[in-house]
Amino acid sequence: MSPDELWELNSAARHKTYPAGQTIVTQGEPNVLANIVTGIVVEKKGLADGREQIVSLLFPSDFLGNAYRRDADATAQTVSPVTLCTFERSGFEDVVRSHSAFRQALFDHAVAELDQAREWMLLLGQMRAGERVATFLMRLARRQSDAGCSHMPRDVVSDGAMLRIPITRGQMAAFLGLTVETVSRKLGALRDAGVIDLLGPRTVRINNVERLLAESL
Amino acid sequence: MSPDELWELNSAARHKTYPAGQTIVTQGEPNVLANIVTGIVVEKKGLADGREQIVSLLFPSDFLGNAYRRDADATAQTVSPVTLCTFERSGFEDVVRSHSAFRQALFDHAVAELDQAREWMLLLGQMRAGERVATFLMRLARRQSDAGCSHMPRDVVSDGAMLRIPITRGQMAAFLGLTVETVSRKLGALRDAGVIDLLGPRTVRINNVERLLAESL
DNA sequence: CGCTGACTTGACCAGTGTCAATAAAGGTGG
DNA sequence: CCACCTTTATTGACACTGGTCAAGTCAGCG
Repeated sequence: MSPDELWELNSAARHKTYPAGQTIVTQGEPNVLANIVTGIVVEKKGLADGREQIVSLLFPSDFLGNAYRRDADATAQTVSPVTLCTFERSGFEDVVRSHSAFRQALFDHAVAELDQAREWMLLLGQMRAGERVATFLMRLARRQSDAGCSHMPRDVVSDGAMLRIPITRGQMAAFLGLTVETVSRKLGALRDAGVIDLLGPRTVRINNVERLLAESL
Repeated sequence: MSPDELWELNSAARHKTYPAGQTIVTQGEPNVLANIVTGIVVEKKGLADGREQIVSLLFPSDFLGNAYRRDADATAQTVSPVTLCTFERSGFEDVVRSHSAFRQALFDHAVAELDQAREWMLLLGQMRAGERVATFLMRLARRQSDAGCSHMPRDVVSDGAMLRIPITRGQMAAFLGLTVETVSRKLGALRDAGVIDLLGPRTVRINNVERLLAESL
C-alpha cells in the first residue's frame, strides 16, 4: 500500500488494550475491525449448553473482524493481554471503497480464512486425537518459524526447534474438538515416544520433525 | 444486476453437463468458475490414506469456485447428474473488475461460506452423533423450504414436512464426520422415537419439528 | 427378474470422554 | 524473596459412545 493510503487508514485507527481473558466482541453483536498488534486472540462459537468450539487462533498482524458484515459470527476473546489497532467503521469503509488494492487484500484475507476453516473441518471430522495434537503442533511450529525469520524458506521446521504454545490445554481442547485430559495424554504420549520434550506446560522442543509429521498424517 | 451486466456475463458463459459421480475439479488443480443450474455437487478434502471430509454441499443456484484463487482448495464432485453454467476466467474477471455490485455479491458469497464452514466446525468439534444427524436434517429442511416458496417466512419448517435427502449415507457420514453405520443407526433411533418417518432411504417425513430441533441442540 | 450397490442391523471392541485425585505453575501479598 | 492460594496440567480408573467387522436386507436398474 502506498504511504497516502496508509495515512488515510491511520487517521481512522485507534489503539486499544485489553487484559487477558477479556471478551472483545460477542457473537451476534456489532463487529470490530482491527489489526492485532500484540497478544493472542481466539474466535469461538458456542452451543446453548456451554460447549464451545474455537474456530480461529489469531496472532499479531492478523486481522480481526469482517468488513462486509455488521455483526460478528463468533465471539472474540483475548488469551493474553492484547493491543488492538481498531478502525472506525465509516473511515475504514471509505478506504476500502476507494482503494482497490486494499479491497483485494481484504478479499484475500477472507479466502485464506475460508481455506483454514475447511482444513480444520478435515481435522475435526476425520482425524483421531493423536493426529489432531500432532497437526496442531506442526502448524504452530510452521507459523512461528515463518514469523521469526522471513528470509528462511517457508514452512520449514527443523529438529530441535523450540515451540511456545500460546494457549492453555483447555483452549487447545476447544480448538481440537477434544477434552483437556485427552490433549494432555496425547502430548504425554509424544513425549514418551521421544518425539517432543515438554520443557514446561507451554514450551515444547521438537526432537523429531519427521516423526511428528508422520503422526499428524 | 442490470440487464447489460447480465448480458456481458452471459457472453462469457457456457453450459456443461456432467454425469453422476464425476469429479469436476481436483484439489490443487486449476479452478472452475460456475453456477450450478441443476443437480448436487459436493466439495471435499482428503487425507493421504483416503479418509475424506465433505466441506460443502452445493445446490442449484449456488456458486462453485473462487474467483480470487487460481487453484481449488477442495475437490468438487457431482452427486447427481449436473448442469453447470461455467464462466471463462478472463471474461469473468472483466465483469468482476468493472461491476462493483457483482464484486460485492462475490464477496458476500465468500463470507457466507466462511460462516457456514465455522458453523460446521462447531458441529464436528462439539456435537455427538445424534445431534449431528438431527442438525443435518434441520438444515436441509430449512434450505428446501427456502427454495420451495420464497414468499414464506425463512427458516420455517412445519410438522409433516417432506424431506428429500440428496446424498447417500456414505456422503452424509463424510459430511458429518461419522461412519455410515452410525448415521444409519441415529436415523433409525429418530424413527423409533417417532420424530421422523423413513419413507425410503432418501425420503424423510418430519413428524415433530420441535423434538428434532431439541435433538439437534 | 436377477444383480449390484446402498442401506440396515447386530455383536464386539477401541478410543475418548467422564470423574476423581494429585501435582505443578503462576500470581499475590506479606 | 518466600509462602500461600488459585489456576492449570497430569495421571489413573472406569464407562460409554461410536468405530469396526460381519451378515443380511432392500431398492433401483438393466
